[in-house]
Amino acid sequence: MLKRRKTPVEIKHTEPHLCSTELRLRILHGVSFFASLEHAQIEEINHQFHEKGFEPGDYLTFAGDPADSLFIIAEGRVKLLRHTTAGKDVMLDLLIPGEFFGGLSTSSDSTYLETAQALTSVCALTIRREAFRAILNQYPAVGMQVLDLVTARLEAAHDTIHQLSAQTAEQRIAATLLTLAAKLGESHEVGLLIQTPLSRDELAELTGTTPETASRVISQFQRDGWIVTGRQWIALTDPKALRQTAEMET
Amino acid sequence: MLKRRKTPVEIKHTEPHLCSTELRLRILHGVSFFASLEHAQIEEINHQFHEKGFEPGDYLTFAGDPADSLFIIAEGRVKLLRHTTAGKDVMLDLLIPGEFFGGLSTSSDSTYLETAQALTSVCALTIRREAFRAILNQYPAVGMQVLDLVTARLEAAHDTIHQLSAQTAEQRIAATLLTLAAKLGESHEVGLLIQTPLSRDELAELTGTTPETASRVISQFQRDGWIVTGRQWIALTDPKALRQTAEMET
DNA sequence: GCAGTAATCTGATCCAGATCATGGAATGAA
DNA sequence: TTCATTCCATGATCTGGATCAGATTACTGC
Repeated sequence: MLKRRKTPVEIKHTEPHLCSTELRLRILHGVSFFASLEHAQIEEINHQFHEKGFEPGDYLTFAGDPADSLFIIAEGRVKLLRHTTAGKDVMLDLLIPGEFFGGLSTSSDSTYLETAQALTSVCALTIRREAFRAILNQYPAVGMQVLDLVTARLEAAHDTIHQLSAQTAEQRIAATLLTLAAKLGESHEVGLLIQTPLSRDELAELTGTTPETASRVISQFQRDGWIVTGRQWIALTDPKALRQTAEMET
Repeated sequence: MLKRRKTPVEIKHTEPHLCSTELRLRILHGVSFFASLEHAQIEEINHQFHEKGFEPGDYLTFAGDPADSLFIIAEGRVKLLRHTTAGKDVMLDLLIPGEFFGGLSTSSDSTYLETAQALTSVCALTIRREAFRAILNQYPAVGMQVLDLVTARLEAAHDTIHQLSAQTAEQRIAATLLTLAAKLGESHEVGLLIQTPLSRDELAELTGTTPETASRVISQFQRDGWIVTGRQWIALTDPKALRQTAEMET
């Protein structure tokens, strides 16, 4: 067997309080749905946000807790999941800086429906639900951007439903790898590297299978020469072949 | 075996052009996200909508077609679905009057991602994408309502993903029956009647199983005395038992 | 380095549900 | 009424992937 290289994913041990005040403006400027605002307006808004740091494994929100805030990820990776009575988690989304979650609508229940767990060190900006809605009221263009983002997430969720209903585990895993690579991939000498510590367990939670099945499929893809993997990382060397597998007739 | 009663679901053969101009204002007034507008404002907006009638089986939109309009259901039932290479459709949602779909975001591709098919006679109001966005810009309160609706649909989609990933066919069918009953159920002498022609095929598309499995589970529920069914209709007589099944430990 | 730990791989078995096949019952058309 | 069509029920078989059980291997802390 080929000698495997060392992990190309560096786990950054960012300080959880990286989210210093000096960086907040820069972060808010970077958030896509504030793109339409002037610098002065963002400074204004800035005062309504609070920053919070989290360590890997920490819960940003926990399903069932009272929901009064919206979170914007400033730094790090967060998984959004639902728990199962049997203890098996289902990952619904993997959030990256600039994305938000949490108490958004007024109509929804006053508790979080989903758990958000830090995968890395995370810095998040939080804002009270009412304050955020006030911003949306004041700046319709921001509301429009937020609507676009939620709509895109709805489409993505529909995609997942389609996959779960009609495709094999192998196809779902291939499709998921491509989606992840598109979202957070990074060119690397070994291939398109999925720049997030991602275990087989997590891949299984994300694709609706078991860790064993995920491992078997990943092994097969590796034997086929389509990917290179190690502990907690995966790099795609032949995305085209994966695409073909994902879209294969069942 | 017990003699079953005739179908309690009347298939209304509404004229497709029911959607007469005189009714449009009433319909627009009834749509939840225009609730915040004055009568005069709705009259103004009214001019930008066009009405279209459809027969059962007709496609309102077809996945892949150029998307330039948003649809609001005024009358009838519409299923939102994605096609599979193998011909097996996956139903993503079942829309009732007041709900919308179609070209919403500016950022999305210019083609419809999903097919919308009439289950009954349908009357829909359509509006050009840009015109709708202009309305959102002009009336932030409307945008907020729309955002709430899309957010609620995202939550519902997450629920479906959770179910598909972690629950048995029996549990998903029980949960789906309850959801449908909550959305479009109607009290009836035989129980809480799901007031939509719903075949085993469609129930299967909606729950990610096969018609055979749907039929078997429905038969079992009937033997248990939890539901009463016939051709194209189902009435819940013991929602509590269904709830318990749906939430059972796996 | 080296040992310990946690992630990963792989084999063996089992089962929920898909698939294939067929008979029966409700509805609609002539 | 009678036929034809469509929908529904149900039996028999098969299989993808879950589950159970270890064996390996990559990384971590000392």
